Order: sequence, then structure tokens, then C-alpha cells
Amino acid sequence: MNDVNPLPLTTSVVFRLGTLGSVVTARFTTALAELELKPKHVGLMVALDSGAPPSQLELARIMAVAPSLVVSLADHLERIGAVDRVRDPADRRRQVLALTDTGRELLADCTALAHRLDEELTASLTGPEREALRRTLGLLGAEAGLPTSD
Amino acid sequence: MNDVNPLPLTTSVVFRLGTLGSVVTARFTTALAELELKPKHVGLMVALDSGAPPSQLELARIMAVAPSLVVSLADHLERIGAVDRVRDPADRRRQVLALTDTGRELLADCTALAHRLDEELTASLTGPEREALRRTLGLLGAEAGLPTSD
DNA sequence: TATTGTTATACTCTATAACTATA
DNA sequence: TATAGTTATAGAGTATAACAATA
Repeated sequence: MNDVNPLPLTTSVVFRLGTLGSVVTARFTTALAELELKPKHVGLMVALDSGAPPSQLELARIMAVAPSLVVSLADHLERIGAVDRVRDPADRRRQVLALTDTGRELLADCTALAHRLDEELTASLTGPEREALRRTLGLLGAEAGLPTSD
Repeated sequence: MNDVNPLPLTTSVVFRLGTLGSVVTARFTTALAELELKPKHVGLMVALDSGAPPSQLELARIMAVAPSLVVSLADHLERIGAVDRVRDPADRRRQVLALTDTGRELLADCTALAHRLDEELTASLTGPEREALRRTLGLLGAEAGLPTSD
């Protein structure tokens, strides 16, 4: 009905990125269920994996979520043995979080799972198209302050 | 800490698309507030704009949301004068929704807004990079059943 | 009896505010 | 008094289930 408009809303990067991101996250969420994890748990493990063991409040700032949410995410990860929570002896108010060996294995499982979903998602792309997509998303993500590894 | 891993989670398309999609949707949501709209209202208007006036139940199937959600989205759009709701004379159970002139103007505003955000978001990309991104996202979105216009 | 739309209710996610322990 | 973490509470968003009108 809107073919007359030279630039419909559905052609915008904002629309396509938002809707496709939502679909892809839904798939990832479903696949993560077998590991007893939600995407935010994975986000917390990614943050822990990429630097010095931070306090929960620092994590909240890094992840741009409320401190109370870090508490419940850490509660769950501790319960399944993925993180250690140790009081900082130098300041006993601080809880320092660190991935356990189990946590690192779990993160590796999430990583394998994401790359398996990647193959399904991008099966119709050529190799160069897939790499261009990965690279461009990484660039824009880095500009937006998201974790990136290259 | 995970630099030894040749393929970290953060390099996957799934991770990058999910996180960046979430950031971009948050920006779009903020910008839409001045039009008294949420992204799902825009989704409903997009669906109405791209075909024959459908019933609310058909809309719910197209948008993959619960019928009760279509009711409240349509309530709001009707309240601000963006859609007409008329009982189908041939089957008085059906409410047929259609964009009004106001609704079409509103959708045009949303479209302009999305393209303005596109410029900000992709300012660091070259023209060909931006078009490749748009095209690839459109392809993958179409495969996932999302609305596309090219 | 089946279907469309609506209303009532509940669940998930996440934030804000109140509180505890430590500094 | 200020800060880290926790707990209590509340709000947004959306689904499921019960219901009303029409077929």
C-alpha cells in the first residue's frame, strides 16, 4: 500500500536491526534454557570473562542494569556453581565475583551454541557477506559501548 | 581473559545482533515517545499499511502476538485518531482496522524518525557498507518472516 | 457449537526505594 | 555520613483464561 514511498519504514536499519534482533534473541533464549540460563546471565559471564574480577556494583555499571538485578543474576549463577562470590578482605562491603571452572565451561557451551545458531541464521549468506555483517555489527556495537573482541 | 579462544561469544552474529538490536530499539522507543507511540504500535501500523484491512485476529497472527494485545494497541491508536475500527457488515463479529489520514501522517513521521536515527547509527560506515548492512538484514529478516519492502 | 473480540488475571523482566552491614 | 549489597515493592509489557456477542 505504501510502494509509492521511496523509503518505507521497513527498509530502515533501525527497523530491521530491532525486529531481527528480537527474533534472534528469542531463539537464543530458547536454546539457553537447556543450560538453565537467560541472556542476562550470559551477559554477566561475558563481563566476568573479559577483565579483572569486579564488584557487583561495577558490574551493574558495565552492564547498564540496576544493582539489584546483578544480585539476582549472581544468586542464580552462584547456585549453579558458575561463579564464586568472595568478600573483598580490604573492604568487606564488596562482593567480588569470579567465574569458576564450571562457569568457564558453561560460557564455552553458550559460545558453541551461539555459533551453531549463527550457522543456521546465516546459511543463505556467502562467506564474505557473513563476515561483512559480523564486522559491521561489531563496529556499530563497539561505538554503542557493547563488549567486542576484535 | 579469553583471548586464547579463537571464537569468543562476543564475535557471534547472534550476540552482536541481539545486543545491538536491543540498544537500537531503546533509542527508537525513546524517540517515539514524543509521538505517543511504542514500537508495537508502529508494528501494527506497518502491518495495516502493507495490505488489505485485516481483522484484529488476523493482525495478531501476522504480528505473532496475543489477540488481547492487538485490542489494547488498537484501543490506543483509535484514541489518538490513527486507525478506524469498523464492524464488518458481512460478519458482525469482526472489527476491521484501517489507517486514517492521521495514521498515515503518523506513520510517515515514524519513518522519518527511523531514517534520522539510521544516519546517526551508521555515520561511521561507508555508503556501500551501509547498503550492504541494510540488504543483508532485509534478507535475513524476510527469511524469519518479518515485514520487508524490497 | 465455533469464532471474534474483549476483559480479567497472572507472569516475566527490570527498576526504584527501603534497609543492613561496613567504611 | 556515605557506600556495597540486599530485600521489598512496583511498573511495564505481554500472555493465558474466562467471557460476551455473533455466526
